[in-house]
Amino acid sequence: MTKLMSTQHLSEQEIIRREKLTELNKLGIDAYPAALYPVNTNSVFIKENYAQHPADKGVENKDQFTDVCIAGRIMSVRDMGKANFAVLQDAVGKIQFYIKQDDICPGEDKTMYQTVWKKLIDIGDIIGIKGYVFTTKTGETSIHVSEFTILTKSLRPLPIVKEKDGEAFDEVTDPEFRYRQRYADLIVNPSVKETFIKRTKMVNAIREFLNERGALEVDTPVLQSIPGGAAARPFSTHHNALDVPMYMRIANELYLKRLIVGGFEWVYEFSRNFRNEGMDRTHNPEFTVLEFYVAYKDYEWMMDTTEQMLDKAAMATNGTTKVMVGEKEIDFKAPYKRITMYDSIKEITGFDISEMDEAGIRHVCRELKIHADDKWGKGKLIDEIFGEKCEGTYIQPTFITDYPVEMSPLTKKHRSKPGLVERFELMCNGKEIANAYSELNDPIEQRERFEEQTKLMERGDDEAMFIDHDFLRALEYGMPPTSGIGFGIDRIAMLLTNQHSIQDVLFFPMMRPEKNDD
RNA sequence: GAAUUGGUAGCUCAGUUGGUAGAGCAAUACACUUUUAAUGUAUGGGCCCAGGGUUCGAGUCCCUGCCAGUUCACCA
Repeated sequence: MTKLMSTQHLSEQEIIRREKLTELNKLGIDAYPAALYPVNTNSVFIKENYAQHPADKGVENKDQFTDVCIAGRIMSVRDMGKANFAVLQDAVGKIQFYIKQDDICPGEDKTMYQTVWKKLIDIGDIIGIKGYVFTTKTGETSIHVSEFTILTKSLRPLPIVKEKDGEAFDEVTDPEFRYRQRYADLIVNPSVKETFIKRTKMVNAIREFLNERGALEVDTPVLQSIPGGAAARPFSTHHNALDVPMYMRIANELYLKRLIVGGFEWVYEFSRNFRNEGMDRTHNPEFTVLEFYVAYKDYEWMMDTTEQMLDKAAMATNGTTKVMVGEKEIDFKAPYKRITMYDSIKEITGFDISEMDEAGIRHVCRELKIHADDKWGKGKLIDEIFGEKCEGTYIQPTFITDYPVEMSPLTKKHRSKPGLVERFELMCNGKEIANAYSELNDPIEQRERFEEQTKLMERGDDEAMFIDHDFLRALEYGMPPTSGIGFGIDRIAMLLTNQHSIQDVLFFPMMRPEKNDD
């Protein structure tokens, strides 16, 4: 009954493929075999190495690749009657293969060619082929097949993308299809795979950079009872056995600092953070931040380290520090420009607000036609001016330093500039990609700053932070002078892979669940 | 949350002032033993996102909803 019902929803092509599967079974062929398939090379290796050999076109080179065995998905077939050309796609690329009736079926029985290959195999099926490499008349390195094996029958037709000279035709571009069915997107759009490979290269380079310098990669809790270390709305959940509310982490900062208290000098974590907020081109509810904390350092040292790390990450990802982002060329070569927030505002708006009080800054907001909410304190006003007028103008990587104390409850006061903290953000392509401090380690002052946050909360600021008493207890034992930083890994990946949307650097971006009629 | 664009065959898309759906690719059948967006001939394939409304008649016009994209708001 259920099978009958579900069959009614199948398209003509899906029904035909199921029938082919039945036919294969009747011939005694298992379309989902269990045995290992002895792959001994891959498409790219063959093409790169065979091409170096000056073989005559249309002639086989008897010296090398005489016995290859590869596996992959059939992406296209050109049927010439008793001989076919087809394209196989494996993990690294594509290669053409040539399959001829009298080679597959040397005897009288032509079933394997005429029935199995020509009738029962489809584009999208995964097969293994054995044979030798040759160059066709038109000069394309190909595999002359002597034997093929069905490894997996595909029951759902793939979106067909044709290509010629690197240009794709009828490319699948529908974002909903691509994000919901990333597996199909990856099969059909090779550039998608490239993006994710680059992302991993970038992450590996960063990890290597940190490990080389003696940093320790650690794991800290994702489920937290106090969602600390940032100001954001958390996802809440509940622990049944303990019968307590729990939250998905919005940041891991306070845990990493506890480890610095514990005596580690340099810890880092690629932290998946969760924030229950809006989604757009640059925000996904779960996203990745690299945070690291280093004892006995300050934010000046951190700027040096940051630019070296990103220089290396860019090199490892693209082989150069320069990257095209849309129309703009961005160069990650160290060092980067450094400018204080007050100087930036002065440079861009002409207003010197460094000596002003809250009323003066509100006046500047009016002059600049920036909305200034009554609930906001001085720090938030300054941040608003910077965000509205300055942030977007920094295309090349630029350190903005020395933030107002009100916006930075976890940051050490500036060594020489009253009202400011030792903090920087790294701007790139008009967006923040990293945020760093000389960490506040005075437990009494930290308690006071938390209390100021509580007042802001009472004043109506719903972004203010919760107090974490255990974290204060840790600070009371003594945390050495420490510099810490957080990098928006997804955003850096977007820059280094020239992707416009965060969804294009996440395999499975958040989507509203599909309605299921079953 | 607001504005805006879109949802038609497995895929990419057409669809005139409203008259019950078209193309290319894919599929099926046939031909072709070096093609490459192969080619040629023929055939099948649609709850036009969903629900209301206007109308003799709606893929098309109106309303509501669903899903997605973009921009804005929100998001240290």
